[in-house]
Amino acid sequence: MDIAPDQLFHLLSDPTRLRSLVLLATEGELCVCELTHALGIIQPKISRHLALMREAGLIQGRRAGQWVYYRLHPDLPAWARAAIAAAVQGSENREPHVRDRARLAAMPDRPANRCCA
Amino acid sequence: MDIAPDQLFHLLSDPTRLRSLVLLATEGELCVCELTHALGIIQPKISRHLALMREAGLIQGRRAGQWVYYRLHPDLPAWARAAIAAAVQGSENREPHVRDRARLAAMPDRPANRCCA
DNA sequence: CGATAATATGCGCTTGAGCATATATACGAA
DNA sequence: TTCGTATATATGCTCAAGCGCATATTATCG
Repeated sequence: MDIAPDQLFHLLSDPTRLRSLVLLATEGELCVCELTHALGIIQPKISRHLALMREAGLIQGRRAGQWVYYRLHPDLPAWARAAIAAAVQGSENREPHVRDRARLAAMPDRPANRCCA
Repeated sequence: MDIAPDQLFHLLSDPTRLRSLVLLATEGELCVCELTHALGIIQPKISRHLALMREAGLIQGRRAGQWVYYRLHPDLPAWARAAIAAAVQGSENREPHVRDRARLAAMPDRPANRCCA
């Protein structure tokens, strides 16, 4: 996993990717349908951006039956984690991130993923 | 100065801007001709990217006679400074940043700016 | 076998990088 | 003061990258 700073920042520069990544960083692990619901964005768009981040080694996908769960890649270098932490901090009290978190928390029928990891 | 995270990361995603900003962050203050020399990039290109960062409130220009000196904007929020620090750390031992620093240090006839601030 | 979820792909369109060029401003010498 | 030089900024243009949507395909579970 040797991502260049330019590339990381380019991935963080798109609202859809940033919103997804901030949620992943704070929630730990989420499936695509949860992200789709939380962001209010159609599935193909979410999938495309997740694929970009996965191919760059930013996130990792884990298939569990019907769903694929994404999380931050465990082998990210320290500076990349620091940059992501800064992104989380900068998004804390800002729209649309606040709304994203609220919608995720209010999502009905969330796959009970956290209980069987 | 209320820059959105997306915007900051977009500014950091271009190699010319990132290289300039990393140098500014480590050197404190540099004029356009020093950046042009250190990066080996033509002046209009440097100027355009500096203007973009200045308009976004990322950096600040100070005119001193013939030269304009740029530095990080003093009012940047903490999360933005953290992101920039991460960028510096991630660029530390990576090309072309190493070469940039070397060329800046070897630049002849540098305007003696640091002695009269 | 039907329904749901994820991925892949093709296409239009916007954004923005890069270059060439023109203009403005400031300094120094005559 | 005035001219010449050097530096910075502004603008018009072309071209490539990539976002967004529609659609098709694949895979999984009940």
